[in-house]
Amino acid sequence: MDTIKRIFVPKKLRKRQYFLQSGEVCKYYGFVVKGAMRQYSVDEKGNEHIVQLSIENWWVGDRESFTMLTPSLYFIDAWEETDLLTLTQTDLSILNEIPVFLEMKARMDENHHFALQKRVNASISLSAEQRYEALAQMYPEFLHRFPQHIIASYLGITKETLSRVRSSSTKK
Amino acid sequence: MDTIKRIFVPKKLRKRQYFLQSGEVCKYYGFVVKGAMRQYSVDEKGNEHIVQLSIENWWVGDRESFTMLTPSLYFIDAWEETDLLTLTQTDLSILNEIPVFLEMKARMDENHHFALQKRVNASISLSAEQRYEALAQMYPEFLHRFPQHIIASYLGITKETLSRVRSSSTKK
DNA sequence: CGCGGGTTTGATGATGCTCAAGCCCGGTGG
DNA sequence: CCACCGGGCTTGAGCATCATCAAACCCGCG
Repeated sequence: MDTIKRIFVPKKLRKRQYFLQSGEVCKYYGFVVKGAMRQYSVDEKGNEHIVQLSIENWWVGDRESFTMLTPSLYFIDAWEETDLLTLTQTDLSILNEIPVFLEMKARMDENHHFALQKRVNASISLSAEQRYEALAQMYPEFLHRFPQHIIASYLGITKETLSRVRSSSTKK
Repeated sequence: MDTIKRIFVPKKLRKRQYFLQSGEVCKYYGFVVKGAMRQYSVDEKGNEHIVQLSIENWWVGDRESFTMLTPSLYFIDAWEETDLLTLTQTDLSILNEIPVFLEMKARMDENHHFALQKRVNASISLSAEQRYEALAQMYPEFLHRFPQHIIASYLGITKETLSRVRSSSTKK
């Protein structure tokens, strides 16, 4: 417990402040103590595509860039003012010596894995409306924490389509 | 090495034979020695949606069902005649005692994680044609091992659309 | 009061789906 | 050896879904 406390470095981010920018290597991984963050890619037309939303008790960072030390394809920034606990790759290898931490990490990874799998399945098998319903079911907090244009991007649709989906589904 | 050899149970599947059916708990996880398998969900109209294709040296199984012991949403069957090495959840906990195995597993999980993340990003940010190009780039073997209607389903499009995408992109 | 971010609405158009038909080709049985 | 069959692939016409672009609206805040 002592080692854990010693290793994590607190970090405060203001609204809209970047935690990672595309092209950089992701040197820090963060645990969200308070706040809300988003991870997204930007296409050639400048559109943002949200690949991940993180709120309290979630991890944030580009896992691939972090472990492979490759330049990231993604941007990560704070949507709300956010408190993080951050660590570096070398910090992580220290923590990996602690069995209980390793196990906890494995379980968290597993959960994240399940979530990604479900999202892949949703994206190839469900319509825009069904995907929205599924999100509202699985992560209802998101709908309060993030504006609709972000939710829409997370779902892979435009804000206009989401607006119409919502108005037609409340009618039922 | 001895323990590893003792634990894995070889299994042979014929073409189209099920490894897992929706509603069952996934009791076995498999390593593909030779062959090709697919994992898919089936919607209410009876359409299959491919969430995962596995060939030599890949793992196969529904991770969520396997670890949580919950009924699976997916079917898994052999597309070609396939040789597997299988293990159960209890077998796995034995292997987890072996540090080198644990590390290997962590690395494989990580790679799978990266792949899922990329697929999510592709599904929300790319067109059908771009997704096909990306797949052809990343896993060219798939195009030879699986018929087009399966590739199409993996990409989240219909076989007709894939056919048109291909014919228009070879013209260029 | 006016500004800015977020949301809604409408008209139009592109992308991809559905349904139906025909083709290609390897395999099977007469 | 040929006829037929079935799975996979292609093509076409019409249609549904969703994107785009533009305008207006809403509302909290300086």
